[in-house]
Amino acid sequence: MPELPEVEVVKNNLQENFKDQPKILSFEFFRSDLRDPMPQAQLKKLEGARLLNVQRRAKYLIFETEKGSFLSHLGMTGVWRVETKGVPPDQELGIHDHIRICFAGSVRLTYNDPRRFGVFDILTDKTRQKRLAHLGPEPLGLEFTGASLWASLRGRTVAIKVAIMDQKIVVGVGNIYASEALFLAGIKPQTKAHKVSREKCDLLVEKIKQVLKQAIQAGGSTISDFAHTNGRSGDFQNHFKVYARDGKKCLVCDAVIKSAVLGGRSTFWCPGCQR
DNA sequence: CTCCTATCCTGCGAGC
DNA sequence: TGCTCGCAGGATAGGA
Repeated sequence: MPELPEVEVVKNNLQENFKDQPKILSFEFFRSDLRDPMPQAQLKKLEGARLLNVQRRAKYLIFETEKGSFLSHLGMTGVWRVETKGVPPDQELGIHDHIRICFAGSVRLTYNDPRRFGVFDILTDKTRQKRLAHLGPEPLGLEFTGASLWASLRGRTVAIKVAIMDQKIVVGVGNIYASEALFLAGIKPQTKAHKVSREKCDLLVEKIKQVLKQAIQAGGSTISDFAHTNGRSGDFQNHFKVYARDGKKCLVCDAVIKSAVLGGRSTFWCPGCQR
């Protein structure tokens, strides 16, 4: 579900909701594992610390407290819900609510994740190495350029669409935005990565940045699960040019949008616009 | 190294 | 109506 724009929107929601840096009163766990076991005892040591900030790296949310940091990855179906005094005061747990963090001021954060592909982990030198060390550049950062992309595609024979979803090449681009960015850049997704010219790399980088920024502006894309921390949906799903539009006409050239499986993932492109 | 497939898990829609 | 099948936004392990 969540790619970079969706995680960025959640990060912004959390920053807004927790800008007064409330004290963490408790972590509650309603099961022991998501994708991996959760280090409950270590996380509970952060109780009593104030939440200083929430950052994003790749598709991870990083919560910084006075006593240390922890991170959350939403996997496919993870949602953080902010619950305040007024709204649902002591709402029953939902069937897939797995974690609850209670804060001073009667605010709490509840994590719901039906498929449990998410991650919730303490951030130490060791887990930083495991979770974050191998990650490539941020797509919206200055270090992600046509030159850097072109260099990292050398020797890579996989499809360009598979390559830009590789977190070592660039982070945050998932299945939706990979198809959308390649459409905007006029590159056929099946093109072998090392065959994409230097000039096309410049254009592709520009379009990746563009589509991610537009999606953030629109509050992300909601297909079925993604939600803001207040439960609202994103809007960018209404602006897809090719994703899930197979069989429909291209909005630019009237050709029929095609689909195929690349690297095990559904891929969409316009045979008229993308060569 | 790189590439490719299977796998974790639940829910939902299509098709029968 | 109710069942089965295939697929879904991610990421990794393991084998070729």
